[in-house]
Amino acid sequence: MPDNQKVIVRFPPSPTGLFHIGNARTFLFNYLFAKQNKGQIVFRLEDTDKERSKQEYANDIVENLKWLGIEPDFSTTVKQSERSEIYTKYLQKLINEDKAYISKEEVKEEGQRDEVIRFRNPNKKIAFHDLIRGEIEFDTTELHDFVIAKSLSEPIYHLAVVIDDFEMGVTHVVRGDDGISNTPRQILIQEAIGAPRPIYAHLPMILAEDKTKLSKRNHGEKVSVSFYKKAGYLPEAVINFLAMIGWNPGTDQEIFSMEELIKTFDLTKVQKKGALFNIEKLNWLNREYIMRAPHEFKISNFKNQIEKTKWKGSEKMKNEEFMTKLMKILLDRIHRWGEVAELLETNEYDYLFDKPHLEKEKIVWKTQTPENAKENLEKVLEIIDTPDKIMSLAEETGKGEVLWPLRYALSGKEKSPDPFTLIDILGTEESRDRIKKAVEVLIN
RNA sequence: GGCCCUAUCGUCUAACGGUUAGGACAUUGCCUUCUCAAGGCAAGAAUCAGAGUUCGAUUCUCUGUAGGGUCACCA
Repeated sequence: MPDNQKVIVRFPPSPTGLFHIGNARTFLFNYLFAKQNKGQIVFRLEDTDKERSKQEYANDIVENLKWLGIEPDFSTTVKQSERSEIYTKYLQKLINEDKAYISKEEVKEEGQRDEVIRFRNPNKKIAFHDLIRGEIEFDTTELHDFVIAKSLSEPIYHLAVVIDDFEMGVTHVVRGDDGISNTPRQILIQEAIGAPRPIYAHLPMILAEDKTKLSKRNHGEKVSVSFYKKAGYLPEAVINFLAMIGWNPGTDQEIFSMEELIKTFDLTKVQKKGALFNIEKLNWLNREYIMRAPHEFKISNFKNQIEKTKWKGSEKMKNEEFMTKLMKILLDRIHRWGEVAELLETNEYDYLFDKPHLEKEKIVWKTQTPENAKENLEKVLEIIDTPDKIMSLAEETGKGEVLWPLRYALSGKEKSPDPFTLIDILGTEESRDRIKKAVEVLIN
């Protein structure tokens, strides 16, 4: 292959399910490779399986590709289902040249044809160079005369792929390593139709926690890209995470923008070993991205989350100041935006909206008497406008003895943000009310 | 089972044949305004095993072991 030839890679999804996260990574690596070589990315829907291919899946793939920001050149989109004349032409030629033949079959199962088209296997050794794994050699004898089409107008995957890659001028085939064992038979077909051999690069698979291939069947909804979108992960974080599975720049850098990835990515430095999909790391990364985002972006994401909760349209939420303060509190407790709605839907933060229910014993800090708690609360009541004074009081009197009753009086929770943050968001009036209420509870 | 691929902390990984085997996530401990969270600091944690080559193997070779992939008229 001449060095000056334009790089052409492909995104060839099969619309038989929601867009798979492992597929997304394969496409990402294709995308990075093409972009850094100023190449082209062709999009090809491999929908020759009429039973399993669905339009809604094709839509899901396109939609999520756009969401992730790794779009191929959609203007050259090709659907295999619309290319049967082309496949027929090649098939006919192969048969004419006796490189393939119509084979009479014994029907063993329902739906099987009594006639298919088989490839006349030259039964030789095929060696190819893989950009990631080096030399790989197969003896194709074990493949026998494999089937390449069900009929003249119904090609099987291997035939369609080879013809399409040839006609589209694909220079680099970058795919998952479950494609390795398909390679020899595809090379055989290439040689038969006189197509040049593309350069291969087989990426290691992404594995689930149980170290097996990520599959919908065994690992549920977490295999689809749309799950991450719904859960409130940012596309930039997902991309960053996907890129770091099986590849790294050899430096300590962890956070990468798309531009940086395009610049530093190196296909030949991709790991050979399959890697586990470690969602803990994705969570960490996503949080980093959330925290680094501009304020307006945080606000709009936060508002979107509110719309999904019971506080949607509530008076408090209409108050921008309250909402911003609430966001600040929740931002410390989430790794993905979806958690905002999830947290607000529990009753964990209800005290920020309504007065809490107080239990007498819980107002009192473990080292103090109820009398002392009451006394401290009353002192706080007088200096509630000045946090510094409350802190001084706490330092003199004992932090736990002042801050615990105060915080509990305000929240009615054993776990909550600190009392200063609570006073700030509740306001001094409301805070006073709640402290007085706590004092009453202590008396009775 | 045949064929193919792979093998460094729990996980993702770094290390021209010579390093106290480095970083990140996670974990644990401490600090920070009582609790929670966030943040800061610190710690523990790995070269699959056995032979060889070599003055010296994580690194090269072989064998074993383990794991994964693939063996369709699916893609």
